[in-house]
Amino acid sequence: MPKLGMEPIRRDALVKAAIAEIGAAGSLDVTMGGIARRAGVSPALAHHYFGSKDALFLSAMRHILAGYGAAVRAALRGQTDPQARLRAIVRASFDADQFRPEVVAAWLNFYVQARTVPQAARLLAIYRGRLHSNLLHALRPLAASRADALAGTVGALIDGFYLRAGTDGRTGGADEVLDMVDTVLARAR
Amino acid sequence: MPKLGMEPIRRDALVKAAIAEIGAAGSLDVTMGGIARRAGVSPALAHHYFGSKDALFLSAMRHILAGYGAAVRAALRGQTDPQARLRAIVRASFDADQFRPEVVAAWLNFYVQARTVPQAARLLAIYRGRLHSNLLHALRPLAASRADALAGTVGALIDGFYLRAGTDGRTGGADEVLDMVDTVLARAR
Amino acid sequence: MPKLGMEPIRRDALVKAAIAEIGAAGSLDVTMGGIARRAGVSPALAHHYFGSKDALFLSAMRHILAGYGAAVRAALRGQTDPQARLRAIVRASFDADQFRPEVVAAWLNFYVQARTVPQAARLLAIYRGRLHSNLLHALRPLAASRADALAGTVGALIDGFYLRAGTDGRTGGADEVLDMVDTVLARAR
Amino acid sequence: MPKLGMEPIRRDALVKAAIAEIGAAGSLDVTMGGIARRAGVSPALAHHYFGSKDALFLSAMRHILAGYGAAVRAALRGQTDPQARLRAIVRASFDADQFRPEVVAAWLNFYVQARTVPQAARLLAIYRGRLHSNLLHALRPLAASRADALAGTVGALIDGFYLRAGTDGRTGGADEVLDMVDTVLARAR
DNA sequence: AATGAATGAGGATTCATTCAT
DNA sequence: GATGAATGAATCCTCATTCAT
Repeated sequence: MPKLGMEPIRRDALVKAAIAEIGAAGSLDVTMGGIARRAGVSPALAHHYFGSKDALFLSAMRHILAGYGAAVRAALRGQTDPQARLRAIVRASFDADQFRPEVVAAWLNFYVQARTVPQAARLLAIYRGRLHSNLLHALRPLAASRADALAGTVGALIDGFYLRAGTDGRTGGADEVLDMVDTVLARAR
Repeated sequence: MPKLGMEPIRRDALVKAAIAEIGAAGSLDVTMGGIARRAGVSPALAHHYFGSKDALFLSAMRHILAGYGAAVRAALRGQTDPQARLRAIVRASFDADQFRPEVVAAWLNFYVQARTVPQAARLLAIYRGRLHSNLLHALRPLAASRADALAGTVGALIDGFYLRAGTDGRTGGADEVLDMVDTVLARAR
Repeated sequence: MPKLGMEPIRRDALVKAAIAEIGAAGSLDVTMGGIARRAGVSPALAHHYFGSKDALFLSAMRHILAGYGAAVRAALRGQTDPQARLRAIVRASFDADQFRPEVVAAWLNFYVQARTVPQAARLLAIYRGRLHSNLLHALRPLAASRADALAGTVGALIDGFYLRAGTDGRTGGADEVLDMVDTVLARAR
Repeated sequence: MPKLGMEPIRRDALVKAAIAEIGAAGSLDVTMGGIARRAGVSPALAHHYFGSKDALFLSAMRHILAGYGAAVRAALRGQTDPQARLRAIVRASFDADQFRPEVVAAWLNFYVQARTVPQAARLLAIYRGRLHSNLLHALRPLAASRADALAGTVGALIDGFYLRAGTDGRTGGADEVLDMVDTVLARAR
């Protein structure tokens, strides 16, 4: 029973199904068929709307990136104090939402994709650029000269904990990271 | 003309070919055929010696893990001062050798494998356990109560920089990490 | 905003789009989607009006056949002398219009179709019958007993030059053919 | 029960199966699966040996071209008189062997392929070049100045009869062609 | 010790076609 | 009159893996 205006609904369902499928498989070996089945449509429809598996993956990446970006923006809203802003960014990055198994698994996928699909690399670079710029902004008042290096380190740390969460099964670790960042900041001040 | 004692030679060649192939592809999409060709043998031989693709990957993982372990042990040899030991571990971890593109790519592969192949997860856990234990050993005299958390953080940091190296193309960053570790240690003291 | 009497307009547009698409692809690998897009309508509409791809192709064939038939009739109009009639037929057959790339490509398509789709074979047979009859009519006064064989030969020659035009890229050759026909006729007389 | 030296046997079987399949289908819609089944092997093997459907088709084309070339060479062997040589070429071209349904069907296929696959076009051009050169050689002593045009005409005639044989179902016509060529030659002399 | 031969299973992708609106 | 939505069926192709030699 075809209806009008299904496109955005299907696209959304497929993107979410792709993320879920990656999460469930715990790996990159997911098929268009599996994703489509999970979304309740035929594989052909997935191609109809996305054109290719890579394109669907890319959209999934964008979806997750957007979610993360929104979380960070929400956390920053109203915060003016550099310290508070920094903590907000870190907290948002380690929010339970970002550590949901399927999200972590999707990230892992994207990391791998980024080595092959140029556009994935571009997206990843954009995300990292924004994170870096956010961190830099918050860190400059706190650790002037070392701000840039520190921002890079914090970024790497976030990625590192993601990776461990993705391969360990433990979702925890956020607290330790915050402590560590605190330590560095305390020292840098 | 078959020769005697070819087995270890072939195994070694195949393991190295697997790592090289992963590095060259910059991705996980490598085939047994490609690996075998690179090693100068038939795909059938790869199976003959390793039984399966997963097993070959596992062996490749062990090879890299062993290399890293040896580098750490070598760096630790003769060092008794906790500070020096800690720095030795970190330095060994960020040695240029560990950042060779194919090594980083292989690591990425293993991370992914670890989500699917139990034995890969076990190997990864062992490596992390050893690293953690090494770090803990060195950190306990330096930051008694926080040693455990710190060890975890440093481990995650190492992984994070690996990941970035694998997805950015930049191999640098080691220096910043050392700085950061220094900072933490200075503060922790 | 649907209009009245759209049917003939759409049918014509689709038939022409089919021919153009075949010409552009330079091959038979054209899709209903491509044809419909070129005609500015949805694939569903093409089916609505033609029922199937084969039927659309058939209509395209008829379109081209009709064009050729009209050209021949126009050329014959007013000609009474057998010689003149023969030359008119041949000239019409090798008119630049019939050698337009998309027309030649469409013919090629029809030849292939004729081996599979019975109705295409029938159409082709009808066209050949008419051509043969026309040639025969003109040739009988010129070469009584051999008229039938000659008509067949000239028909094959026309097809042969079509084929070469379709596969060579050269559209020329018409002149040589006329020469040849002249030669045969001169001799036959 | 794998044996050694199967490659040439399989290649040959597959090429022949491809030609037969095209002939049986009477069309270009043949699948690798169908060809492989006819050759008694798996589709995967066809890919193993030929790499792609196009490549297999190309090999089939070469096979037929080679057969035709050999037939012409055999017919020319020992003939020195221009007249005789010309007739030999034409006879070889219209030999029953070349009019076997599957051969004609394969030719049709190649004509279509030639519009898309560059290498097919090249092969076709080579075949035509050779035919033209052979005809030219024989015609020059017989019809000096018009030899070139005549050679082109005869070539087109051959193709035309092929085409008709492929779409009519009639395999005959060879005799009429010889007559016609005779006529032209008689006149040209 | 080593490999050519061979395949089964699976996966991405395409496309004509249908149908409710 | 026209189309967006949707799919089933088919096809090419890849690859890990097996086995007889």
